[in-house]
Amino acid sequence: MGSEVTLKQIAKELGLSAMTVSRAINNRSNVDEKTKERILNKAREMGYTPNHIAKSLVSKKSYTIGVVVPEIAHSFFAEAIQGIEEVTFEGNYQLILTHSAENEEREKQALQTLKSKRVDGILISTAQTVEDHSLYKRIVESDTALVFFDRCVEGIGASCVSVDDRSGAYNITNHLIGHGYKKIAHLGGPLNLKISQERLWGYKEALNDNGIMIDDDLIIESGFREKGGYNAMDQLLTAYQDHPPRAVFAMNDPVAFGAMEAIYNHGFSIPEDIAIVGFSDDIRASLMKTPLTTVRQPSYDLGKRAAQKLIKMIENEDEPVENIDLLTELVVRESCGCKKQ
Amino acid sequence: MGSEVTLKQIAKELGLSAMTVSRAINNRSNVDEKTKERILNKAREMGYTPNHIAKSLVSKKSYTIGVVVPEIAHSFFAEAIQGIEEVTFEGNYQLILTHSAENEEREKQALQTLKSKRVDGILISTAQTVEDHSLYKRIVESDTALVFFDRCVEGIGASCVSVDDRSGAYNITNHLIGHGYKKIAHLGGPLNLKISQERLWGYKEALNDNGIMIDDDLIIESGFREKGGYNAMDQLLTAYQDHPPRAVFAMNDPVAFGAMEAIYNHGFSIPEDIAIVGFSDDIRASLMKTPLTTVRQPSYDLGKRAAQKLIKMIENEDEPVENIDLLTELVVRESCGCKKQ
DNA sequence: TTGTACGCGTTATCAA
DNA sequence: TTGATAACGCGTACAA
Repeated sequence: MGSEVTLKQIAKELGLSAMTVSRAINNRSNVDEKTKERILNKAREMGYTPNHIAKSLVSKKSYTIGVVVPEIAHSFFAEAIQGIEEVTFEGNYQLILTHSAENEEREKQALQTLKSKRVDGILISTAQTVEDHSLYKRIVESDTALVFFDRCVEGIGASCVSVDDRSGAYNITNHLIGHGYKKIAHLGGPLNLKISQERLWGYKEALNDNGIMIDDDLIIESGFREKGGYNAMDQLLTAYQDHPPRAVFAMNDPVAFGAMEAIYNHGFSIPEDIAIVGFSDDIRASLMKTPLTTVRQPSYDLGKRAAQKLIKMIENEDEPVENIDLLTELVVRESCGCKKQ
Repeated sequence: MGSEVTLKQIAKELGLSAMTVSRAINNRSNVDEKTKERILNKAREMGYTPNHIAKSLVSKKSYTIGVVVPEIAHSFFAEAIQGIEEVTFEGNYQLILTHSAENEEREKQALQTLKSKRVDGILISTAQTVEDHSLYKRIVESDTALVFFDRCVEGIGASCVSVDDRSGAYNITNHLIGHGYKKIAHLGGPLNLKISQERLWGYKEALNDNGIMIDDDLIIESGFREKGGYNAMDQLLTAYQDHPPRAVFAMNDPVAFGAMEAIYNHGFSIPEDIAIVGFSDDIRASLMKTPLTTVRQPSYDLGKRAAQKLIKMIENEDEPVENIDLLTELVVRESCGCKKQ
């Protein structure tokens, strides 16, 4: 930081009081036009930059919001962050970025630091491992606005902006069924996470609504990554050697990529033998040998919406708590064998 | 921000002075053990969180660093940011993230805001269009540490952490030459940026060292994006209709992607008619119809190194200005037609 | 060991 | 229209 020009210094140079200088610089009405001009010129000449820290101390407002994400470099979060930055920039807020690395302890520390910095509000997508929600509660009860996005914690009175995982899963499963597939497997994530539950639910509902029996043996836990997808699919194809599933709904694109690999290795082709679809519209999805049908999540918009909601909560006392679910979009490519020609 | 507990309030509750409470909380030696314990208990009970804003005002140190990037969601920058966050977290600094959207005016505004927030230092990767370096100079001359990363501005006395663009460009051009190509075009970035200069230099040096004449007509400015790559390549192929270059070195992968499109549109095949290589190892590079030979940049490490350098400059008066170049790695794929079988 | 006075840069308030 | 004073929350320097 070091020694910057202050209002007082400008005042001294001009033989005025700091207060008058302050008024001129903040463009208040009650300053003589000529004095104002003198002040502004001198300020420019001296290279004055207002000190937000001092302002914050007196105004009790930092125009800063804190963001906590599990991973910055995941394209989904990177895009959401860009959306957030877009909105905060518009609203003249700054953004303090922290990342939890999916680690509860680190997340706590980040939140604590954000409180110390007296951020006006916090946007958070929780780490996978977090079990203790008391800190979130304390924040909600304090004066700091809190909005969850993507990975939300329910029942503590905070707003939540996320994608509608269930309807996305429902739609894509339904799409598979609509093209005549009946034996449809699901590669899913760990069930303690809402996101996994919701996608599984959507899958099951679609089967149900179409009168297809749910076969639990066709539901395999794969985690979130390629390797897990490969293993789960490999296991499935080994178990169902002679009568493999006709289609697969993977809980996300990386899992689908891994599963595709396993399908090829078992000598099947996509989509002729086995159709497969994913979720998230990873940047690689369209570039696969057989481009992947998937569900696009509005990551950028999600960030924007979350930031907008947060700023509203900051600036408006009685902005209501609400859950905002953004709709997903089905992206049909070749891997499901149901593309219109 | 709102009304948080203060030292004074704790002091009042306990019948002590604010100063004693301050000492206890900052774990100074000169406090009675018992008093200290009483204070710490009371502080916990009242939910005290130190006010960094007030601390900063008196200490003239914000423990905050500002980051300015052209795009957050570009995987290269997202990874670099993650590296930066890793280091700042370790060093107990927070990170204010801004993005310029490649826009000079917006970058200026971001820098101005960062100054107002009295950040201890700034990490910046400049926007493409920036021509006026006076603001950078003013920052360097002020007390705010400044470190450029990836896209640097030279000659203003700021440190720069980047990949060794020249050797990377040299190596990949050399690789092309080693496979018999002689007529090699270059699609380059704006020459006011070091990154563009260096890659051009590496290209020229490789030609020189192999006794190939440099043909300035084969060097076209393309900018940093797909569209610019498409246009530049299109222009080149139109000009050299009957005798197109045998190979192309694009200054980065997106430019290469655009150029590939143009090559196809002109009816040429890759690499049989025209070989092409890029720079940066974008996540899509390996997934193109013809996978792209490119240069891998250590983005995460680059962020870390830049942040480390910045923190050193902040904490150590006479930390020298230096250029740090990280080595790149050649990634050979099909698009250069020189893959070992 | 504990307390008092003062200052960090700014603004609100009241007085001139 | 302008200025003096106090306050925001904390830490330094000194005194008790």
